[in-house]
Amino acid sequence: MDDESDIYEGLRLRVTSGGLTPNTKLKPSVLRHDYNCSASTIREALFRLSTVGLVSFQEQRGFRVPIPTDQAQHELTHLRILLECEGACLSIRQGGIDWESRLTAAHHKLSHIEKRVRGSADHMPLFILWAKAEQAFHETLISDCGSDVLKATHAMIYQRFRQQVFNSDKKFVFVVKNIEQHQGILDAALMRDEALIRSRIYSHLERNLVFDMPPELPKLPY
Amino acid sequence: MDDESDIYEGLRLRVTSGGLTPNTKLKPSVLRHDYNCSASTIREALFRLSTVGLVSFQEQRGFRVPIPTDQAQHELTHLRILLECEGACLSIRQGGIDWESRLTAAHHKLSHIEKRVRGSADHMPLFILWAKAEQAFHETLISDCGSDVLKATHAMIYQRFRQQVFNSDKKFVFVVKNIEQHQGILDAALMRDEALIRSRIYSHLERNLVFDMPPELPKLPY
DNA sequence: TTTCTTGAAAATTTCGTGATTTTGATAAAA
DNA sequence: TTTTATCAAAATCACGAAATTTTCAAGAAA
Repeated sequence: MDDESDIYEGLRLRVTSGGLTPNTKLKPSVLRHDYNCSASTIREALFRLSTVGLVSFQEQRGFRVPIPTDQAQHELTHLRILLECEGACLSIRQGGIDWESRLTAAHHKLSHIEKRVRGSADHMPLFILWAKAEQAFHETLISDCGSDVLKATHAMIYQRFRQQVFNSDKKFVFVVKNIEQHQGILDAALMRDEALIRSRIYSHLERNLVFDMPPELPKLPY
Repeated sequence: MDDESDIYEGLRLRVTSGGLTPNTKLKPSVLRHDYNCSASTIREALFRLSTVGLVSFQEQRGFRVPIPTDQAQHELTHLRILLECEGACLSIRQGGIDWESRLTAAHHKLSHIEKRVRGSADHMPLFILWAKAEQAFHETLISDCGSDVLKATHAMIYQRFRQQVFNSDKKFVFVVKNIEQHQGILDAALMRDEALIRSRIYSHLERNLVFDMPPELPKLPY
């Protein structure tokens, strides 16, 4: 298992942003050649990926790249909003100057890449870079919430969300609005305005909601 | 893999409510005899359990029963509150008479067991029954939220929560207040009062929070 | 006594194989 | 033409054993 985690990471990258057609079969006996290991080792890595929902699995029928659906996209977006709002608000309360600093740094990186993306015609070569920076920004946003469980859960949902939108039919288009939205989220964080950051996280992710969202608002502590 | 899921379920039961001392090593070569299969099969099941956090895993050092901590209990409770409030409110909006019916039925079962628990001195024999009924009630509560992702995430967190409190030092005491709290949640659901059900779910789980909880309340749609 | 090294025993991980199941093409029947 | 049956090729799954790593007790050095 010394490099099993490399295999896991490699496969994760391929099924999330490797340009694989949804429903593609993932055969251990084929993939083993790419990673120079046995089929069992590949199988184990695919199994782990299936438990977090990044590959679909059926008994005796092997592994496949999950098929994106509107329903899944909606549900993953919904949970991202729930978890990120919670994590961001907790970070606002508990995070210090260090959190502000890390968030600003993460935003700076992301912002730099996004401005380059806006210029270039073909986004693909920049995509991997952008995806890493985007994830880093959103993870930093909730990084001082004080809950490893919340962060781990968010990471799982974020990965599946990213896979969903990238593998979806409408290929993945970089939205210019992202730039100002990320800026807006950073500003709200530095202003320590919880209501504002909730609203801006919601607006940022809203376009990925395919059905109506609950219009009601929570009234009491949880 | 035909009965692999049985093995998975059997092991899950043992690490969550099997009275195993935390930090106990889980050796595939030993456990194989209990399930009449090879060590590899056990290993795979333990691996799956580790990805959902029900057993801890370290490279080259095998599997262990996780050690409960106050921090973990707090975090799991926090996420349960977040997910159950969300799921319950969505179910209130989207669920129909069928949801009310299933929830009433689940509560009836749970209530019956809880009244028996209150009488008996030793809770242990009833515990498995109670745990099943409690889980069923809380899962039914969010069952019509319309999101499989939310339900699956909640199920994961709920399992870990149950493991945490049952394996914790202070053995697990049945709290008589549970009876009226479950009733109160059912009532709020039937009244379709979202604010009330949020507050009652929070009160129900509050005693498992070991640190202060965020006093602020969300003000805008998410 | 304490710390460090050694090496054998134990545990973990990887691997190839055989048994079982699914798949898919071809032929027979309706 | 459409449906069902047959069966060989291919894939998946469980298994035991080999290879690697860790554990830990006993002895050497400080």
